Amino acid sequence: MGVSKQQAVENRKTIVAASERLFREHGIDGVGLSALMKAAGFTQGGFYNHFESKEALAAEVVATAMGKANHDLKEAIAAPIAPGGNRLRRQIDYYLSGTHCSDIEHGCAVAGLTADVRRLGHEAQVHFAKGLQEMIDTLTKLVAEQRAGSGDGDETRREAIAFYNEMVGAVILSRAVASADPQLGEEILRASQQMLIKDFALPT
Amino acid sequence: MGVSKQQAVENRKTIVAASERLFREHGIDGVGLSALMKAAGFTQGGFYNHFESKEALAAEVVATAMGKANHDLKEAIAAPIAPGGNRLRRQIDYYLSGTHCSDIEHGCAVAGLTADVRRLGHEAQVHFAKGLQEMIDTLTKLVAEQRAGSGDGDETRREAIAFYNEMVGAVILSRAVASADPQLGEEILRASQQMLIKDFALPT
DNA sequence: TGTACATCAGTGAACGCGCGTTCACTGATGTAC
DNA sequence: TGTACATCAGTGAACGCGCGTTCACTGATGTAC
Repeated sequence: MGVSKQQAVENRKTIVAASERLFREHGIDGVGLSALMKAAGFTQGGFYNHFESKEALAAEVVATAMGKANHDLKEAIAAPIAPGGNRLRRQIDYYLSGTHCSDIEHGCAVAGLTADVRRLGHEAQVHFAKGLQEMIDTLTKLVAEQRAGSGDGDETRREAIAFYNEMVGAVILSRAVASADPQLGEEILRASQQMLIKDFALPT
Repeated sequence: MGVSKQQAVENRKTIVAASERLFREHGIDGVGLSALMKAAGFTQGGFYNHFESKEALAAEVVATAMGKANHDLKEAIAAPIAPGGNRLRRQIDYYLSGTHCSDIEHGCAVAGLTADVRRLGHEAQVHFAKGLQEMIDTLTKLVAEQRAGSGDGDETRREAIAFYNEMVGAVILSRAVASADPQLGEEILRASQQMLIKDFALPT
């Protein structure tokens, strides 16, 4: 059709973004290339102008999603807090909210992709692991700020990882039962929210 | 081929068991009926003598897996402990062990199926939610035993749910990075293990 | 107890379908002169 | 600046393949008499 180089780069980004949404919702095996391209506004044949294979697209989706997730997390943490507010508390409330949990397409990439990463190619797994490392580093700083000096670095990092394990587990378990037993889904989120508030001695 | 009714029932169980292994490993979309039947030792055509559809099989797999998981958990908890040992501690150590984490086919059904349940049919989701409720009830008793009287019932249940969220999250995250960054995978497990031991004031 | 027949788990080939991938073609963009 | 040509993103049809499902057939099991 004839398209400028700049436009082609834009189109590629559109495909990656559409793919991320659909992969999260249906899994990588649950959506075909024709559906991906259609969601991005193109026909199936053009796919291989941009990517070597579906697996290569998946790797790029994971890399992009983790990059964005890390960026968003840093921005959310850096945002000014209301007087008397608490950054860690704000992050917990957001992450364990029904809104975040039900919006799989736009929510946290880690919670949305974790379970599928195991079945993707090596490149995608490496991107995911790197992204997760960065996320843990950021969360360690957030926890350190909360602990304000008490406890050594190793202990703080451990705390950050355990904190993240709990939040991700809560969101995944909650999502798994959200349709069949919404009350249990909500209870799962509230339980971790309250426990984390208690564990970190946050203002209630 | 002509097979006794008793044998047919056995064969059906074999198919369900083989399917559970393969579903956990590859996801329901990642394995076809011919592979499932072959793994059970049969040819593809006989499938529909036992199940109405692949979705119906998935529902039965979830129900069976959750039933077995609940049974195993109750048995593990009831097992006698060594002098000076602790039931909760034993459960944590087992669940967050590298052995349990790397053996997806035989490990905890919840950690193995959770992420896929969202994309299964309604019946499978209901079985999963019921199974999870039962599991939470059992864990609540285990936590209550540990707390020995302190704290009310609601608080104990909340604690049990949060405890489970953390363990499941740790296993799923650890598995996601196990191949690309095994060191991080191990660190994730140990972080939650140490934090849970600390939170529950368990003997070290 | 023996015989004749119905049942139905299992076989293996076939069905239409959508998958990931390939390909010849198009035409505006970008480049060389 | 204008013209001729190469590039390459996008189209749409086609490829082989494995999917979930169907079906005619088989023969030992189970049942009726």
